[in-house]
Amino acid sequence: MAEEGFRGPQVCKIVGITYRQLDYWARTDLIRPSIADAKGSGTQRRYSYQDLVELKVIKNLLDAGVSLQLARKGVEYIRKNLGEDIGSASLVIDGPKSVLARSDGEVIDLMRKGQGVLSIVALGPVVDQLDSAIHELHPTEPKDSEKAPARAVSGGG
Amino acid sequence: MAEEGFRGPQVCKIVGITYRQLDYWARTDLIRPSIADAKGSGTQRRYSYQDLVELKVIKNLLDAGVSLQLARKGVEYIRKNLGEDIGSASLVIDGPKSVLARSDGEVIDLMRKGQGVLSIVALGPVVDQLDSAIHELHPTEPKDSEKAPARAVSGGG
DNA sequence: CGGCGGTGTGACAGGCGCGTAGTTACATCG
DNA sequence: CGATGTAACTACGCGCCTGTCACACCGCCG
Repeated sequence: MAEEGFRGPQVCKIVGITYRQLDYWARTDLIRPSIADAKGSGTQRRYSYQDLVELKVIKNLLDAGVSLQLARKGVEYIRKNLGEDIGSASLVIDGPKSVLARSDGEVIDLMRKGQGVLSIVALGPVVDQLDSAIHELHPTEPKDSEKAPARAVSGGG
Repeated sequence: MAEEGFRGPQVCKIVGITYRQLDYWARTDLIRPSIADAKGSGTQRRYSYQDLVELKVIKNLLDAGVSLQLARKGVEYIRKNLGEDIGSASLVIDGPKSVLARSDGEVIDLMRKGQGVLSIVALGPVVDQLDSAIHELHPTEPKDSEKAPARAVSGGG
């Protein structure tokens, strides 16, 4: 019972996607549960909190009309470069390339240099939405300290 | 003869799309040639320069992974609100809503308020790309003054 | 008038990203 | 060990978007 991580259907409610989406993404290697993969019918996928962040980012990107293909690359970039300062950073997708901007100024710089379209995801609100949804569905989970390690206030520019 | 406007295949080369895309978009009312629509086989679609701008915006949005559905709404917004100061503005798509930002500061503001993902199109580079492509394919067209009426330098921030 | 090139049109195929429905298999309870 | 619930698996189909191909049509030139 609720060992470590989140199960499939639970994840769907938290991030606001359907089970078919989660399933499809896992099968197509978009996002696989990093704690435990499924080993046949009846088994369970266990997603980590980090997985939830990535899933929520993808969810938001989809809502913004960004294709899965590109959302995937952005998530890959987050995986490699995301540290403890999630809340103060923004993911900037410039066509095929992805960049992490630590401040608003960097975003402006990228806007000037970029010749095409920038898709920007502010990670702070994403984490907020995520924690809020987890609290509503997991009011008894005491793992908050481990979930959101270091959040910068969104007041400083 | 190059009366007024641009014909279908010519448009495809300029904005960098396939003819099937242009055709599909015209049939699904995404972007119809504003000068002259097709009246059966053998006739010609005539696109205005304004059409080219919109098409190029859509092209860039597609390259950025944004769906046609949402790109369509952004273009509709441009149509209504775009004045003569194309080059200095940016189209900001916030989920289902679209906004025009006249300066970088407005973009930052939208980033702070927005809870999701912003897709930003800097119209200046779009116009540049467009004019450049037109010059390569239409070296004898003298209508530049009418094409890019007022461009602000991108130094002000 | 008739051939010729350019252009729009219609029909079909195919991939992507899911939804739906039914089935299978583990996990827990009794 | 059997019953039950839950979650993953499979098969099928749809809608969107685009590529391919054959065809119809217009204008031009001879």
